[in-house]
Amino acid sequence: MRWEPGARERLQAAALELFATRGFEQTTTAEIAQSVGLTERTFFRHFSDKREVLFYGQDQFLQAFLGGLHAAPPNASPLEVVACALDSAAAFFPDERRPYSRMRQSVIDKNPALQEREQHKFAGLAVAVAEALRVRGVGEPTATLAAESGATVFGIAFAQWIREGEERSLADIASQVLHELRNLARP
Amino acid sequence: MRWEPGARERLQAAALELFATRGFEQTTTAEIAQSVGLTERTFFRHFSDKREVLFYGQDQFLQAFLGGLHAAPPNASPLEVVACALDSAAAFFPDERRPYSRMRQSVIDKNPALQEREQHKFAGLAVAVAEALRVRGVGEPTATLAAESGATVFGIAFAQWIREGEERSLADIASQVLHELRNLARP
DNA sequence: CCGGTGATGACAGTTGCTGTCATCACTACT
DNA sequence: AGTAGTGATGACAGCAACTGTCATCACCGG
Repeated sequence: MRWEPGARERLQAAALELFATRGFEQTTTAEIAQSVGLTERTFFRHFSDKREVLFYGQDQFLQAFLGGLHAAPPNASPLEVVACALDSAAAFFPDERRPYSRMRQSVIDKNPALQEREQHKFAGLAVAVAEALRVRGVGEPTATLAAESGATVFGIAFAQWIREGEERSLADIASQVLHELRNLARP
Repeated sequence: MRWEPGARERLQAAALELFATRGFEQTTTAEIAQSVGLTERTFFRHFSDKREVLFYGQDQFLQAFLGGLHAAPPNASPLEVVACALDSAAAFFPDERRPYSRMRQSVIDKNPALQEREQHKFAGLAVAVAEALRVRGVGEPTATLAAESGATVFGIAFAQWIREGEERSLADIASQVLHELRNLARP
């Protein structure tokens, strides 16, 4: 072979490594590429921009979310459907993945540009979930409301799951946060 | 005077104009600056980056949100507090502002980079509201949950307010959306 | 009249990102 | 075997976003 396979994965690993040590802005796309024996041009063939190297592959996560959604019973309320989606999504983050997620998140938390991208991905997730709910017959604005609430619950649960010393599974935390959301509406 | 006053406002107006006609990416920061008789360097002295020219000044909006929050009765539930904040925020968008908001939003809706920035600002709003709720004695994750829900409700209401043919005031729409959120938790 | 201040211009430089063409292993078809 | 693709890459030029630095010049207070 002329080139090693798995260029994309090598670039992602190298990027995370460099971002964690030197910082995001202090790391050049050319450096990332060269650190795995590729050129900058090739980096941009795999990722649409510098930030995307940390977010590529989130489609699987979205599919998990949507998968749980389709598995929900037909007569379930919107929030119950979201609960199913949450369970399914949480399954994509087993405890083994916690250290990696922590490292990744610490990089994102240090850089506003990366936070923007993360929030954008979350917003995209909410849009997809809302569309799926509408297909199930949920009307507006309830569909969007339920979808965004689901994304919010997941976000809060994930942040807690990442915290140092946290031992519960993501699914457990998410279900508790969802319970808190229910309480919010009827004090 | 050597230079005309109000450089920042002139830049913002010119930028919106150009973005609306040529598109965001097809407009150069140098073009914006030159169109009001300034240089590119001066543009970046007023705005931290190209996108920010559309978002500068949102602090007032955030202050409105937080102001309504402080005006809420001391024994109000988190969601009632958020309702107050929503009312106060809606007051910053009187009906006269609808055409301008529509134009601005149409520019943002056409560009992912601008959507990212908008979502980032919303997230910042939610963080500030959550902090204010915590100061009021609301615990986690309820504070963040209520804050993000408030931001979501505002976002949905604003999108509806902007819609062609919509006649209701933003405050009216927001209160209806908030009512839908309450319904979500008890089917 | 004079020194400080503040908004600006001029200019060079870095970096993210794109367009374009060449290269070279591998594959499939003849 | 030969030959024509195909796909991932390198090489290189170029644009636009953004930054650092120094000079300029109206204005303001003493």
